[in-house]
Order: sequence, then structure tokens, then C-alpha cells
Amino acid sequence: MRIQAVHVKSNGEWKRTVPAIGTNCFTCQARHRTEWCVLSDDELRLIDDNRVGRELLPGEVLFNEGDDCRRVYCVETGLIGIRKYDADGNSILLHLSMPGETLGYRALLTDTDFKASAEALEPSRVCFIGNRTVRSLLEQNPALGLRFLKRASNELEEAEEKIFHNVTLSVRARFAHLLAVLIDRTLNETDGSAGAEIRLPISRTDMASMIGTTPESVSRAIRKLEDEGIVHFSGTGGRTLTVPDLETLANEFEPQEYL
Amino acid sequence: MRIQAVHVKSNGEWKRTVPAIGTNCFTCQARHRTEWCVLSDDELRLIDDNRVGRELLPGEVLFNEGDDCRRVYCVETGLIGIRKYDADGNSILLHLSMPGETLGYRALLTDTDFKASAEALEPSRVCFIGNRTVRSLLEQNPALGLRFLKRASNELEEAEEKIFHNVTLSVRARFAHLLAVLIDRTLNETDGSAGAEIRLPISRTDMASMIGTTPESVSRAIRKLEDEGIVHFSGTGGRTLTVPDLETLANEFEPQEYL
DNA sequence: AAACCTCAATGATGGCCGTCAAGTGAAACC
DNA sequence: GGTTTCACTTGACGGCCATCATTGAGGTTT
Repeated sequence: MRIQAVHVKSNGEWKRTVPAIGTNCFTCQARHRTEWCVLSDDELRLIDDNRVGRELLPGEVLFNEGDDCRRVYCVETGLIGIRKYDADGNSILLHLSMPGETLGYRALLTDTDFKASAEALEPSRVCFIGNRTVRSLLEQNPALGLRFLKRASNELEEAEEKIFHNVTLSVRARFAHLLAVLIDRTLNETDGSAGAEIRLPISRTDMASMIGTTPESVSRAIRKLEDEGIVHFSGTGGRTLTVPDLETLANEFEPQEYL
Repeated sequence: MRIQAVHVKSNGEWKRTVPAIGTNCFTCQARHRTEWCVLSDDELRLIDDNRVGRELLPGEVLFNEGDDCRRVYCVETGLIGIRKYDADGNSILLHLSMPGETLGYRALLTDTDFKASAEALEPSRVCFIGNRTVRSLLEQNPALGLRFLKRASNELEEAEEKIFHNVTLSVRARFAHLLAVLIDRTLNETDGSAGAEIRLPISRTDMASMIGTTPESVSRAIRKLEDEGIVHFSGTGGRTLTVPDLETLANEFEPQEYL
């Protein structure tokens, strides 16, 4: 059971209904999912004493491509999008950061500026932890570095799979794969035996950019998949996704074995 | 000045002209480029005592996708290609590993099988270092983990740039970029003010797969770039690349700024 | 309730590039 | 030397998908 920060939309503006109170590193709901979970209580207290929490509304920017890295960003609730912009101002969504993920550790380590921008896609709560704090912890507790190394390894695996998919799969297959991933992430550790229903966290345009195509092509892919009964979109903005059978969806991007 | 392992081709077979003698971790020419450079002499000796060296001829396989990871692989000389295969048996080249790079550390850390295959593209010398040795060093020297973390961060940056390029640039631009990267890597730390001439280490087909296209499209891109005098291919197999002006090449993938 | 705005869906058109096929050249083997 | 083989090149064709333009649906504002 995940507790979301409470925000409402009124008069076209997002407003908090509850002041940002009281959470800390020890009570943080995402604690066990972060890399910091290997720290001792004393070490965690060091972070807690030196962090700054911030609430973000959708569209608010955490950092921009080219900015210097002065701290890392730990997502407590919500959803953060990592983007890169091209010369025409169009963006592609490289990654979705869920609660428990820490952003900016790469720029800190390689001692360079950010290579992408980060922006809230949903109302989010993020903690800032200064470079000095992180560095001293990395030096004093080897396990922390190894945890980050594991994270980087996993991200790398994801990135390479994405490269592979982009050149070997069709738009339709890539889109099906994206939907499967989104479902998988939203329904954490659910049995995938039957169907699923989720609310999509991102727009058609952003989904398109994630799989390297255009919104129009995404719409057409949706049309075909709906006609074949594989998926169903409903709700406001067509953002409610229903998949009667997850296996059928998986067949779209995992060619079934020969008999 | 880089000393290559000496091999010759005779009667269609690669043969060593010199037996595999004598190198060790302390005299290794790639030593200062590896992550192991942060180790003390005693620690390095631990590796040296537990490593196994192996010579590879072009086409020989180091490990396959799906294999369990029992050791890491440290490239001393030559060139190793990291590949992924699709269902039809076609491969895409994900990465070129140069001397000094250590392969397999990700599978070791995430405790999973290899997600890609590794194969010698040139005659190469590679050292095997067992998992236990690596793990104990990682635990005892935090700096080692941080070095690998830095490596992973850089690789991740590369991978994300590649994803970005694949969706925003044309085949022509991506190919120009690939050539620039190959030149940059071959001519380590050379002034890029003037032109350059290198011998391409990989086939057209492999270059095509690296930028997510077909050999035919690569050929056509070559044709056009040659007609415009930006590059020149010559030598056996058209593998000698001459670039009169590196800046002109760079303009192909870095749209020049507006005035 | 009408006007407005944003995002999604759909249609028409064209181009890049993937596919198929044939031709070329160099190296290797007989 | 002739044949084979393999990789690269070049041409013709077609399809997938990007682009442009229009319509439609929901939600918010006046």
C-alpha cells in the first residue's frame, strides 16, 4: 500500500491540500527501495540532518541538462521524467524515475554536468542531499558504492535492451513492450497470470518519444491493438489502460518459440 | 606507442608468430587505463596470482549471451566486440572494447547471466580473473567499486546518447558520428585540428549494426559523403578511412550554431 | 451555455530507408 | 590460372512511418 502525496487540481492550478510535514529518512516510505538502505542508523542520520525536502508539481523542473551537479535527488513519492531535448526543442523521455530512485549520482561521480533534464510528471516529493554528504558516505561505507554500482548496471542493461529493441522491433512491438513495462512497474509484484488495468502516467506524446516515434504512430498502433482486442483504452484522455490478457500482449514483442 | 600482439594470416588461418609469454599485471601495457590502477601492489599481486591469460584470434568467442559469469575479462591488447543477436541470427554490435577495459563486471555484480556476447574482432590478449578474487577486492578496497561505478556511469552516458541519436538523427548523421568516434578512439589524444587517417577495425555490416541500419544504407551514405569530399575510403576492403577535415565531418551530426 | 484550449484520433501524402536482386572485386584455395 | 567465396557496391521497388492538416472529445474559463 503506497501513500501518495495529496494534491488536487483547482482553477487550473495544482494545489497542495496538505502541508509538507514530517517525513524523514527513517520514516520514508521508499526507504527500503533506495541505495541508502545499506547504511547504518548513524549514517542515515547524517543524510537526514543534511537533506532538504521539496514538493514538486507536474511540469516543475528538478534540474536541467548542462547544470552543475551540487547534490543528488532522492524521489520519495510521485514520478520524475528524465528528458533530453533536440535542437528543435522536441524532447525524448529517456527514463521514468519512481519512488526510491536517486538521481544525479552519475554526474556527481563523473564530476560533470547533467546530461539530461529532470521534471516532475506527477505531484512529487524529492529530497536533496548535498555532494559532500554523499561523497563522505561513499568513502566510509563501501557497500553504498556497490549498491549504486548495481543500480548503474541495471540501468545499463535496460539502456542496451532499448537500443536493441529500437533497431530490431517495429513501432507496434515497441509500444506493446512499453505498455508491458508500465504495467509491470505500476502493479509492483503482482501475479501477471491474468489481465491488468492501470492509469497511464504519461501522455501519448511522451510515450511516443520513449519508443522513438511520433504521437500519430502511437495512435495508429493503439487503434490496431484495440481492434484485435489486445488492449483497451478508456477514461479521460484515454489514459486508462485495460489488458485482458498480459500474455497476448507479451507475444507482440517476444516472438513465441518454435515447436 | 602501443605494442600489438603479433599475429599473421597464412593459408587462411591466423597464427601466432610469438608464443604467449611473460606479461603480467605489473608490466601490463594497459595497466594505467584499467580500474585496477587504484589497487595497492599487494592487491594487484592477488589478481596477478589468480589470473589466467588467453590469446584470442578474430572470431573467437569470449562468452555468450546467457552464460553464467564466473570471472571478469580484462582486455590487454586487441579489440573485443560486444554483440546481441536477434531471433533471425542477425547481430548488432553494442560496443567495442579496447585495451584496458574490463568486461563482465556487470553480470558479476547483478549476479545474473551475460546479457550479450563477446567476441574478438582483432587478435587479442585477455586475462580472466575469477569472481572470488574480484569480490574480495571490491569488499576490501572501496576505491575499486567507485572506479567501476565511474565506468558504468560513462557507459550509461554513451548508451543514452546512442538512444538519443538513433531517434533524432538520420542514417547519414549517425554514420558520420560513428566515424568520428572511431577516429577519436584510434588516434588517442591527438589534436583534431587537421585531418586524420585510420584503418577501420570493423566491417560495413558491423558498422551498420552499430548505428541501427543495413550495410546497403551504409554504402549509400559512404557514396554521398565521398561525393561531397568529406571522407575517403581506400585500401583493401575499403577499410582505410581518410578525413581531410574533421570539423566538416563533425558538422554532419552537430548542427552548427545559429549566428 | 458558449467559447476556448489542449490532447487524441484519423486521413492524405511523401520520403527515407529496408528489402530483394544483380553486379563487382579481391583474397583464398584448387 | 581458374574457380570459389565473401564482402562491398549499386540499382529498383515498396513499405513503414514521419509530416502536415483536420476533426473530435474533455475540461476549464468567461
